[in-house]
Amino acid sequence: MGSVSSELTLDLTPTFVPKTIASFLYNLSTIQTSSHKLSKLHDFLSRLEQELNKIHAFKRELPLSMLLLNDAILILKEELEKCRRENCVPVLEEFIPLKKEIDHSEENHDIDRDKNNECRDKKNWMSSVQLWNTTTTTTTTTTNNNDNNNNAYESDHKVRNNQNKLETKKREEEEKSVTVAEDRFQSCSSNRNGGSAFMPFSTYSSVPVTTVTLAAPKDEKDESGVNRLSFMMPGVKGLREGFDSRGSRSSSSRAVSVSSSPPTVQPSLRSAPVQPQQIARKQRRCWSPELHRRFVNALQKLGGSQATPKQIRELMQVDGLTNDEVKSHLQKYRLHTRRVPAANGNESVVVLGGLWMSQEPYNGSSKGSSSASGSPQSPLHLATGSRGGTSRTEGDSMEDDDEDAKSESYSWKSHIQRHGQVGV
DNA sequence: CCGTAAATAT
DNA sequence: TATATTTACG
Repeated sequence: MGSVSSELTLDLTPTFVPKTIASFLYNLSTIQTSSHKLSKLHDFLSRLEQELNKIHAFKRELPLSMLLLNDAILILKEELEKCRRENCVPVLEEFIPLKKEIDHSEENHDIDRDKNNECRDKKNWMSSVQLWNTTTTTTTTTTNNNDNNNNAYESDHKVRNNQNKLETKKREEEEKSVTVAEDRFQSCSSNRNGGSAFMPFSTYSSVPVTTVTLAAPKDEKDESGVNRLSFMMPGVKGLREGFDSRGSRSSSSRAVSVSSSPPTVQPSLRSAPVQPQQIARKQRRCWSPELHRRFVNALQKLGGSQATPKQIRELMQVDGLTNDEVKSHLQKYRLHTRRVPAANGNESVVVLGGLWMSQEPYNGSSKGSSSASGSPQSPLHLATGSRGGTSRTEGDSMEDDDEDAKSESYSWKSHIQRHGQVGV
C-alpha cells in the first residue's frame, strides 16, 4: 500500500528516467491525476522522439537502437491514446507544442548553413551529447574537466570512441560530400562556440545535476575546473568572440554580421552583467587532423612554410579560423619541420635543413596540379592579397583533396618525407 | 601583418 | 615535464 507512494515521489522528478518502459508504464498507472499522467507521458515521449531524431542520422550504424526507440515510442503513443480516450482532457494542447520547441531551439544557433540535413543532424546531436570538446583521436590524455556529472564523462568517452569508428566508416562511404569534412572541423570549432564558458544547454533542461559524487579518477585539479565554474558564470570569460567568429571574418572585410542591433542591450537579461572585462583567453583552437591536413595542403600550394599566415588561412577556407591561429600553427609547424630532419639519422638527406621545405612545393605528386599556381617552379609569385577571388562564397568548392590523412595524429614529417633532390 | 618569444593551458 | 595554443611585442 504505502510502497506505492514512494515510487510516486520518485516519479515526479522532472526528468525521470525509468529503468524500463514497463516500469515507466507501471509508474504511470499509479498516477491518479489524469493530467499528470498525460503530462508525464508527453514528457517522456517527447524525449524519446528527440533521441530518435538524434539517432536518426546514424540509423545505419545503430539499427537496433532505432528499433528499440521506435518500439518504445509506439508503445507510449498507444498508451497516450488510451489515456486520452479514457478521459479526454482539454488541457492537452498545452503540452504538445513543447515537444518540438526544444529541438528547434537547438538548431537555431546554426541556421546559417543548411547544407545537408543529415550531416547537420549528426552535428547537432554530437554537440548535444558531448557538448564539450571532441579532442581529436590522438591523445586520450586530454580529459576535459567539466562541470557536472562525471557520468557524462564516462559516456563522453564512449561516445567519442564510437564517433571515431563511425567517422572512419563514414569517411570511406561519403567522402564525396564536402559537408562532411566541414562537419569535422566544426566538431571542434562548434564546441568553442558554446563551449567557451558554458553551453547553451538547450536540450535537457535538467539532467541530474544533483550530487556529482566526485568519482573522477583524479582530483588533482579539482580546484581549477569544477568549482570554478560557478564563479565563472557572472564574470564570464570566454565571451570574447566565440559567437560570431565564423562568417564575420573573411578577408579583412567585416561580413554581413546578421546581428540586428549591436548597441542596444539585451531585453531583460540584464541581471547578469555580461559586459565586464574581456580579459578572457580564447578557447584553444583544436587542430584536428583534418584541419591540419588542410593547413598542410594550403602550405603546399603556397610553396612551403614560407607562406604567410594570411595566405594560408585564405586558402584553407575554414571559417572561424583566425589569422593568429594559423600563425601559431605555422610557428609550430616550422619548428617541427626544422627539428625533424636533424633528429632522424636519415642518410638520404642529411644537410639542407631549410631545404626540406622547398621540396614540398615540388612534388606535384598526386593531383597536386592545384589550379591555383600556374608555375610550380617559382612558388614565390603570389603576392599578398593579389588573389582575385578574395571573397569566395562558400558555394564555391574546389575542395577535392582527399589525399590521405594518415589516420590520426598528424605528423609533420609525413608530408615532407618525400625524397627528391632539390635541383641545385 | 608577420615572426618570435613569453605566457598559459592541458 | 612536455606540448599545444594564446598573447604580447617589435
